[in-house]
Amino acid sequence: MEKYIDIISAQLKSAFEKLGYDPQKITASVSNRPDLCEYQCNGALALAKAAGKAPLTIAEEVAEELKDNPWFSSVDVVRPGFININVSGPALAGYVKEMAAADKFGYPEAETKKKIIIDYGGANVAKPLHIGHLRSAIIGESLKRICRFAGHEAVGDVHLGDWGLQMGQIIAELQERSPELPYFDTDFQGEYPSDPPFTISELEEIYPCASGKCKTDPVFAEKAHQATLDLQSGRAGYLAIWNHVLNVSIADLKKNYDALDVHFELWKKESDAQPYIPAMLEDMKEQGILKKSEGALIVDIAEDSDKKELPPCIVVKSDGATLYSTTDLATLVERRMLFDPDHVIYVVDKRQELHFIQVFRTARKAHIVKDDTELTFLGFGTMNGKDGQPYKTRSGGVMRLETLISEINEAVLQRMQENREFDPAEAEKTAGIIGLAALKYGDLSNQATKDYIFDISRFTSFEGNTGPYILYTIVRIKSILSKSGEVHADALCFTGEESEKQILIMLSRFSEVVENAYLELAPHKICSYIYDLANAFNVFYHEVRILAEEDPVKKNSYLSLLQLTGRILEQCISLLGFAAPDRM
RNA sequence: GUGUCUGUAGCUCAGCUGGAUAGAGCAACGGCCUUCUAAGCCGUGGGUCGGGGGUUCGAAUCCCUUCAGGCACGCCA
Repeated sequence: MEKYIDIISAQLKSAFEKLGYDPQKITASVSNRPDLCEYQCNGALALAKAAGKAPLTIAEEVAEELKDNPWFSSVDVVRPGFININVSGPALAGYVKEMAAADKFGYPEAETKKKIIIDYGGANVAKPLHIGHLRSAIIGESLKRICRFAGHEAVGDVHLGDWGLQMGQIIAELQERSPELPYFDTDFQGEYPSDPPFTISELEEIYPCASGKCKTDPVFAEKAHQATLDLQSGRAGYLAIWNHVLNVSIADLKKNYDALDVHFELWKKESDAQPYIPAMLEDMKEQGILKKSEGALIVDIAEDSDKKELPPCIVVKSDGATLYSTTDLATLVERRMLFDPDHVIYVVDKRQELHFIQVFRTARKAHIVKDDTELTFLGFGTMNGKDGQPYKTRSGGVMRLETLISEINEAVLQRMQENREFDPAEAEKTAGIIGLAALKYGDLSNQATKDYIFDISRFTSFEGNTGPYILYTIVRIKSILSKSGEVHADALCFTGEESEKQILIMLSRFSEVVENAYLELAPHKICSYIYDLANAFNVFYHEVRILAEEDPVKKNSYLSLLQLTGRILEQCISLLGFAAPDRM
């Protein structure tokens, strides 16, 4: 279906064109003065100079031309040359009715179906997920869903950090604790045990312990370095430990991500990219873009347009080892081979921007990606506490994700029980659903790139612009529909209520908003849309008795309007990555 | 130091591809539950859009400058 805003714009364009004006820049936009009109057009003002006419005159000509247009109920001209438009209720209702029957509410099919890889999550093995992992997971998951809805093939890749010094540290620490294990016996010939020599909680204790030791104990640090090298050169026992670490960690990560309703199609790891490195470096050398500098191999990435000379991308350190950039480049090689993506989106802390500029430029220069492959760095800001400093627990530590989630759920549960009585099992389940909505909406309603203040008490207060407000609206709709009997979607018509019209206008904007959220990779636009839609619905709900309506035509129309509003709201929250309960 | 992002109501944030009186939520104050879930609805107060210049018929929005804060700046990830 054509977007409603485009239909309205097309009416204006053709009116301008008929009168001999250049219609190119003519568009309708949602009015910023809702007290005056529903849509506005500023085209007359922009055209006045070129046309050599007063904007008011042009606007009046256009208004005259549009007088009997069936899409509009009124077209007025105001002061300097604004064209103020109210849309026809019946025409609008007709459009919305069509949406209800259409696939994806009439969202236009993508012209070309792109293959998109979204790299998000940012998890490392052997480390529990903490608050710092939250935004990437939430934003990435939402973007993936938005891209899919927009008609593209999007896959999420968690891209685990599993190959750095951290592995060596764990191996070294394990050896100190349990030197008798076969993994450390270089003469060991048999099969290594299939059961891991540690549990996830042990692992989560081993790693920080080892990492701490590395800083204070140079002998241990050396051992860890050696273990890293041995692992990377394929020592069997170490590979076996690495495998255990992976398995134990991944099982735990999956559990945690499941709790967030975040899912990855790909569980790729840094180590998976390693095999691609030698050929990639060879190829870069042949292309003549590798340079020796201070003992390291670098790629110059400076461009004339840079305001500041950017540091080069180091691909091989002076000690011969590869590093983060190398792995990221090799991952692009791997992705091209396995998936041939048109677009790769990285949802990463914005502090890594420079690194990604280096990687992207190097990837282009070395032709690691096709020229038309889009590479996007979507840097997100820090989650701060009320003091504006990075969020910490009361004791000053980094809060684990599990702890955060259970704290939120606890607060939700309390709030629910203040309200009414719940069956304990249902209460717990519902609290989980609401808590997740509070958490995700609280995050996604902010612009991704900005830092934001994370305040549990605000997010769980549930008043105003929050996830629970949206859920509450959906639950109200569900509640009415469960009492109403069958709903006929084609009964939708315009009955003349002002609050009804506001809902219709909001519904008609669905495709426009979602498309915009996709193009700008901006989930927060969907948040503000559903907040407005929920608001419009709640006003209507308050003004109009739906179930008690005696005129069957009106009642059936209301019910179908309700149903569509509910469907759209649920579609949108699913794009954001959460769901609504049946009751709350 | 250089680059970059941010600065909008007491607080948290929208708006920023230029448009009419700068919008929400929270907090404050005042109304609305015999009637579809009051986690709701309606209303009141609250702003030099950090400051200063410029471009424009028109600037929170674009340009310059300045102040304040965050972040990044070759062998960590």
